[in-house]
Amino acid sequence: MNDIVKLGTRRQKMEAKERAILQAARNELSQHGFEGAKMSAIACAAEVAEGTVYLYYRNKRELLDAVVSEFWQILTTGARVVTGQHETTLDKLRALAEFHLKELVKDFDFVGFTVRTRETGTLDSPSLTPIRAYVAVFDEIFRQGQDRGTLVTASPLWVVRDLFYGTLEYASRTLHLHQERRHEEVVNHLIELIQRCYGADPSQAQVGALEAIEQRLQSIERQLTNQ
Amino acid sequence: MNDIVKLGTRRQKMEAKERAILQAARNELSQHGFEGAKMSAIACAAEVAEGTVYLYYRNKRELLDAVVSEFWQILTTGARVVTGQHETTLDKLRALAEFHLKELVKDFDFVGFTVRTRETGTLDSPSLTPIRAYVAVFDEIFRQGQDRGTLVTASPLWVVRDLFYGTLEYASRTLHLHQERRHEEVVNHLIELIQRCYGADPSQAQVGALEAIEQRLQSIERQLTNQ
DNA sequence: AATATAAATGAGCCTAAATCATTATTAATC
DNA sequence: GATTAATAATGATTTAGGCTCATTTATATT
Repeated sequence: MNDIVKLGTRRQKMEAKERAILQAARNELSQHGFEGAKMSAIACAAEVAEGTVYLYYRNKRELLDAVVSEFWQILTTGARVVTGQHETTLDKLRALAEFHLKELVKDFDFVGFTVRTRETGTLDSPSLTPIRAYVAVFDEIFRQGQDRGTLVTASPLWVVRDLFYGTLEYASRTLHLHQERRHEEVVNHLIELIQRCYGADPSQAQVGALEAIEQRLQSIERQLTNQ
Repeated sequence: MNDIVKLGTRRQKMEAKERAILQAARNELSQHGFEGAKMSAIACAAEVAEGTVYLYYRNKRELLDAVVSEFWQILTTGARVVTGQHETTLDKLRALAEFHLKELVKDFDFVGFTVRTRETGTLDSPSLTPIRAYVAVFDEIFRQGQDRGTLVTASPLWVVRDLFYGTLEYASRTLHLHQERRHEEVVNHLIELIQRCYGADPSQAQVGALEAIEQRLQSIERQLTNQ
């Protein structure tokens, strides 16, 4: 047998096993929560011995952190795809907001776990990285909007992003609890607000309108004076 | 001995013991987190036997839920006091926002526990009640603003409140992580935004003024043309 | 003082995470 | 293909901490 093939199959087997464990952990986690998730059940579902799990993940926390990380990574990819399908900053923001609410209400459990992860995490804790990557998608759009001149704000970018992201995160919770409430209301409201407060056009338009009026007034005054 | 005095002292002793346990649990929780908190350590700190704790609280979760509930109750009282010191809706909102950020950045750990509590909680879970009571303070102010005509919005009230509260909650997290960031920026930005988007006066006045001016201009222009 | 009732205790039980000596599998060498 | 080395997997065992309950202690009543 070829060395590479041999190594390949071996590595492949291990990778398949790791994926199985991760998948089993994901199911167990979303079904039973953090405390309720049992390592034995995960091992059983992944069809490995309990000790085997510990060859792939140091302990329960690390395994469940990996599950949460994977969740945010998938979310980040999805967010990139969705925003890539739009041109203007506002369209991108709207698409991102809709995507965020849809996904987080669906897989709501993971939001809680994330916050719990944060709980113990410090500024540079590795478990925060995937969430950072997700929030970075928001940042990029805001920055792009600023560069293009679509968005104008006196406040630092993080303040605006915190408003946008924080609103969505909390809304995903209330939407999860009150299932009669509609996503669209949140998204429409938020986008309109962004447009009104940071959109370059409206205020410009007002300023422009005022200037136009000033011109017309002066013209009229001149006419009147000449008479 | 008097019956009442006897009963009183007995009840008082028990109440003191319960307070000691709750206080010990609070310390343990904020020092070691949810998983890290040990019932034995709590019992030890409260100077009771481990079994005694279970006479006052059914289990670990219930005890730590009680700690979190107490935290939100204290927060609610504080919020009421602070907002009571102001007259206008915007002043109340500003004071509330400042209070919220200050308190939650200080006792940050409890936010995480709260979300965890939510995690398992359903719509009517009793552990949600104290947080509801806190959020109700926000609602009241918004409603009052609407009644007074200070705030105007086409969206349902909960959408606006979710924006305000969600922004603050998320901001308290990022402020906790990035300690160089300043509360004031968040509060100023948020209040200005509320004022701009929901404040009855400015936008209405501007739009109204522009329309009025347009009318007068057209009238004058017609007169001039007719001449 | 005797008795009844309520509160407190902590040794021991039980579940579930984590370990590690042993076994099985794969790769390398002759 | 047999032998050896290295790596992966196993599951019985250890460990830790939440929780229970038979027993003891404290308080109230008669």
